[in-house]
Amino acid sequence: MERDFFQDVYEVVKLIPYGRVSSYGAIATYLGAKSSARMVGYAMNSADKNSNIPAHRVVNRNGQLSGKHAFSEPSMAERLAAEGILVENDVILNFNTYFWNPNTELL
DNA sequence: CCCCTGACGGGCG
DNA sequence: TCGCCCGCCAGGG
Repeated sequence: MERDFFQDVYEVVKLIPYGRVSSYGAIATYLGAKSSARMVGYAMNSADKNSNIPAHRVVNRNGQLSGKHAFSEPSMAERLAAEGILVENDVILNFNTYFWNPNTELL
């Protein structure tokens, strides 16, 4: 059955626990499209309109807030800080501590 | 219909 | 270690 890739991305993003973050690449890999990390970012870009998806919990593999420009107040960094995740210079501090990898934490 | 621009990331020199 | 290139592919001009 044909599943819409963007839809699948949204499903996974919704599973990211409060106070944790994931990356575009990890999600793409989990969906079996490891070279389409970019499409995950693209999906987030068109998704943040709907407030149901915690798009602020998705960053790049270095913990950089590459998508901050898509958020209005509160900023992406503020949203993360509200969950206990500190950001400095657009980079998440102690990234690996909060990183949630669907490939290993999800079945 | 062609061209360009990305919320990415691995590979290679 | 650092930077450039390339695959990916949806939307807009």
